[in-house]
Amino acid sequence: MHITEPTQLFKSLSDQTRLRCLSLLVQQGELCVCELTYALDLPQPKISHHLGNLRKAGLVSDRKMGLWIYYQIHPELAQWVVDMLSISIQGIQTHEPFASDTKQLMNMPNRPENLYSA
Amino acid sequence: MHITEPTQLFKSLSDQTRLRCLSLLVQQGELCVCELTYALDLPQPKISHHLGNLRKAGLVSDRKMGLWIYYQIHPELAQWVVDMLSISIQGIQTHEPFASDTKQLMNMPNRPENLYSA
DNA sequence: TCACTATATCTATATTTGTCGATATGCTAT
DNA sequence: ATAGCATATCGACAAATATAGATATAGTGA
Repeated sequence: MHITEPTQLFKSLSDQTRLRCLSLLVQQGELCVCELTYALDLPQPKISHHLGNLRKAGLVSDRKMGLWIYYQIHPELAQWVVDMLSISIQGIQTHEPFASDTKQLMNMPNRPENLYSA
Repeated sequence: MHITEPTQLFKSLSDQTRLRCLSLLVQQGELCVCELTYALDLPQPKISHHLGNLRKAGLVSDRKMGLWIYYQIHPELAQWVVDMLSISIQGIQTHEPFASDTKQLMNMPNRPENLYSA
């Protein structure tokens, strides 16, 4: 499913939880739900719910790997959306909680990528 | 008043009426409420209401000139916001109703700028 | 002062959206 | 088969938001 309406795109960006997830995904490439849950320190159903919103909006794609589901920025976004996201994420890195989220993710013990990738 | 939270910024962009107004303002520089009302073909109170939202969010500024109130993109926006807006507005120009709005504005008879500026 | 125009605000209502907790699905390993 | 973990979805409720229409404010010109 692709983004049809620009309005819908910005609606997806207009929630703090979703923006925090997107910020990490833009920076880190691919993350599973448990990593986002840890980094943002929020209940898992809440994270899943907002990832579902981003998925429906066509902003992220997911792939299943064993027990984990990895999300990434959708690889087929229109170029202007990619540029817009990139500029925005960079712009908000000076704001909280976006900066702390990245640090928190780096402190996560036993990240699934470390166990199963490579 | 300045934009404090990125979330609030995107919330302002997430409404079709506001996005249409911003699109015209980015392109045209300065417009009064009656021009926006004509271009978008929507009730005046609705336009005013959404302009109020954009004003509170710090995205636009207004100045009174006689009977008219002119709005423009706020001249003191953070650079990343200016860039983000510019890329976004350019990106959505291929979508409706944004393209038609510009045409409709160009067809407006007796635009106040033509009468009072220069 | 009066009538007219442009704009903003108010009130009520309807809709959308977020949140929470519980539960369901589905994979993995024993 | 059973237990345990990761994730998604569901149902109820609360909060935020958009809309419409009526009305208020304020500038202009006769």
